[in-house]
Amino acid sequence: MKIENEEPAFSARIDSNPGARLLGAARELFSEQGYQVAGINEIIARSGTSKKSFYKYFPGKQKLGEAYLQAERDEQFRMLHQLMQRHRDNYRAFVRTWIYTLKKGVGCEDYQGCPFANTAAQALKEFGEPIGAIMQEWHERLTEYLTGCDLALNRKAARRLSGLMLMQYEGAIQMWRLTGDVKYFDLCEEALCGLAGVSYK
Amino acid sequence: MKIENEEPAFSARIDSNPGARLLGAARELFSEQGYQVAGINEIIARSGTSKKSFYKYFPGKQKLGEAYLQAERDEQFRMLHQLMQRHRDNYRAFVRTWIYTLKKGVGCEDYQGCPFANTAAQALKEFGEPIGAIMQEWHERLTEYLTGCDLALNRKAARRLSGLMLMQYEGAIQMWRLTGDVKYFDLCEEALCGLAGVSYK
DNA sequence: GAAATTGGAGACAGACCTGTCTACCTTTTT
DNA sequence: AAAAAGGTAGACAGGTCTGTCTCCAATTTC
Repeated sequence: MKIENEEPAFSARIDSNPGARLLGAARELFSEQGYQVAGINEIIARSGTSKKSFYKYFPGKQKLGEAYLQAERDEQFRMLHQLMQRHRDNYRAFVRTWIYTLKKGVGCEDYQGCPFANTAAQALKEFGEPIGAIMQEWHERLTEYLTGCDLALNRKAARRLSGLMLMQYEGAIQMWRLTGDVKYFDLCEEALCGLAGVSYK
Repeated sequence: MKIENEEPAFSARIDSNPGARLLGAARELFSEQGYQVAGINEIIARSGTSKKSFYKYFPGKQKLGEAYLQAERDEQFRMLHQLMQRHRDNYRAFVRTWIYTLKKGVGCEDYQGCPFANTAAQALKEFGEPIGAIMQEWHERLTEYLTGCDLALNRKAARRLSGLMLMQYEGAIQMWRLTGDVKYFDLCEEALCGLAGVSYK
C-alpha cells in the first residue's frame, strides 16, 4: 500500500546491475526525502532489487549514503569540469553559465538544493568527513581554474575568490530553499561578477 | 538505558511550567540532533515532564516543531534588534558586530548553524510555510534598518542589500558547517562591507 | 544435463517512535 | 477535611525501520 507498484525508475530499467540500480534509486530518494527519512525498504522497492542484493552490495545504509555522496560529487564535478573547459578564458561567462544552469535546475520540481548541505544538515556526525573532503576538492578545482582564466589571479587571490564563490553558491541555494525566491541566484551572479556594489563607497 | 538519569537541563530547573520546560528541551534536542532524529520521548525525559503534559501543551510533534521555530525566531530577532539599535547609524559596525557574534557562537560546541536552514533541510514539506514567513520578516527588518542607518539607502537598494546580507549569512554558516572553517565569516564580513572586490575590474 | 551462482520476494526479530490510556501523587480549591 | 485539578510515571498499541534469514526461480558454469 505504501509503495504502489509503479514502473521501476529510470535507472532501474537500464542498469542490469543491482548495485547500480540501488544507487540510482538511492540518489532519487535521498534527494527527494533526505537521508534520514528515506528508508532502505523503499529504496529496494524502487530499484526493483531485494534485501539480499542490497546487503551484498552495501554493508548497510551508511555505506549507501557514502556512495550517494560520491555519486553526487562525481556529477557535480563532471558538470563543473565541462563549464570550466568551455569558458577556460572567460570568468564572467563561466559564472553566468553556472548560474543559468542552477536556475534551470531549480525550475525542475525535484531539485532539492545542494545534496552535501542537505545531507550535512541531517547527519553531520556520520558524513562530516567525506563531505568536508568533497568541499575541499571543490575549492581546489575552482582555485585552479581561477588562476588559469582571464582574471589571471595569483594563488592567494584565487583561493580567496574561490571561497567566495562557494559561499555565494551555498547562500543562494539556501535562500532559495528557505523562501522559494529565485532572485538570490541573480544576486549571486552579480556579486560574483563584482557588480553587486550598492551605492556606498 | 538510553537516557541516563542525568540532572534535568537548565531550562527544566528554572521553569516550573511543563510547557516551557518541554519547549526548552525541544530547542536543545532539535538543535543538537535535528527535528527528525530527536524523539519526543527523549524530549520529555530531558524536560522532566510526562507524556500527559506533552500532549496537553502540544497536540503533537509538529506543533512542538512550530513552537521551536517561533522560539528560535524570537531569539534571533531579539538579538538582531539589539544590534540594530546599538549601531543604528553605523552599518559597518553593525556588520562587524554581527559577524563577531556569529564567530563567538560557532566557538560554542553545541552550535549547529541556522536552525531554519537545518529544519528546512530535514522537513521542508512540514515547515516550509512558517520558515518562509520568518525569512521574509527578517528581510523586512533588515531593509528597514538599512534605510535608516548611515548608508541612507532608498527602499529598493535597501531591499537588495538586505537580500545580499541574508544570502552571505546563510552561505557563510553553510560553508562553515560543510568544512569546519571559520574563514567564511571573515569573507562574509568583507563582502558585506564592500571590501571583497578582488583585483578584477 | 547437472551443479553452482546470482538475485528477487519476503518473513521475521529487535529496536524505536508516536500517541493513548491508566495509576498515582501533590497541590489547590471549596 | 473532601474534592478537584494538575502533573509525573510509565504501560501499551500500532506502526516503521534496519538488518538477518529462508525459499525459490533464473541464469551461468562445468
